[in-house]
Amino acid sequence: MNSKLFRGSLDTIIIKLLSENEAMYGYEITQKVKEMTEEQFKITEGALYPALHRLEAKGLLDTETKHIGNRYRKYYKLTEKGEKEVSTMLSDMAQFIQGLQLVFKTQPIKS
Amino acid sequence: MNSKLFRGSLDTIIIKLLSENEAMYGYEITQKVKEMTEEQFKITEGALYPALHRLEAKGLLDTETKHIGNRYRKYYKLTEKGEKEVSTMLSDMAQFIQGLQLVFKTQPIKS
DNA sequence: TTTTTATGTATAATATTCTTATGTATATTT
DNA sequence: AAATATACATAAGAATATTATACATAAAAA
Repeated sequence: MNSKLFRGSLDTIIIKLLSENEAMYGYEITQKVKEMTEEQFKITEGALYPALHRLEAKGLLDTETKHIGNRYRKYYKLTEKGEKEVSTMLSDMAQFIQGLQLVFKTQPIKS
Repeated sequence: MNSKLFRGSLDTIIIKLLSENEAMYGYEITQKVKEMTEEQFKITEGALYPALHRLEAKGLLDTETKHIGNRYRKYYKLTEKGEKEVSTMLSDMAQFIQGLQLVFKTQPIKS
């Protein structure tokens, strides 16, 4: 897919996943999104890690590092502040999707 | 709406409108999109005009200037090359919208 | 009649975010 | 043994947006 379209949605995707999962690490997020979208959204590390760091710097995410054997994983979870912003971000996204549907008159998926 | 989400979709929106209308001028595009999306998408001039110029530079659009009284308007229309890219861009967009729906499980609009 | 709002195009400085490439390292599969 | 998957990270550069500014005419409102 043309990944240019994807621009601007990454933060909201991360926040959405973390609102449904207690804690996730970066690589897990990329795999989960790939799986959910049937291979359509492929998040690159160059986009993901800076995004996670930005969200952390904004105070929306906290981290916890865990050692698995000789390696480490950095788990991210929503802060209280992050939790509070979830509903706004999701309704902005819902509006955005609806706007795109209005412009492009796509057939919605069956729910 | 959070206009950050909007990033990346502008070119495709312009191309879509021009595929349905023989020729349009910049201001007309902003108004049409605002109307179609029930005020949700507000394209700023600072985003629009550079985008139109880029698409022209890429050979996807041609322009025609018309004088209306003491003023001028610059009409944009798809080139042959532009016409050829419409279907790809629209199917990329359809996939993108579907991907967003899969991640966010939004309620579709009634068609 | 003066002021505000709408119509209309354009650019420049700055900010943001993405792509692409690179780096490092362990674990697992072939 | 080599290739692939897992895992995090950053830097240079590209692309595109925001915000402000500029100029100008037309129409509507005060």
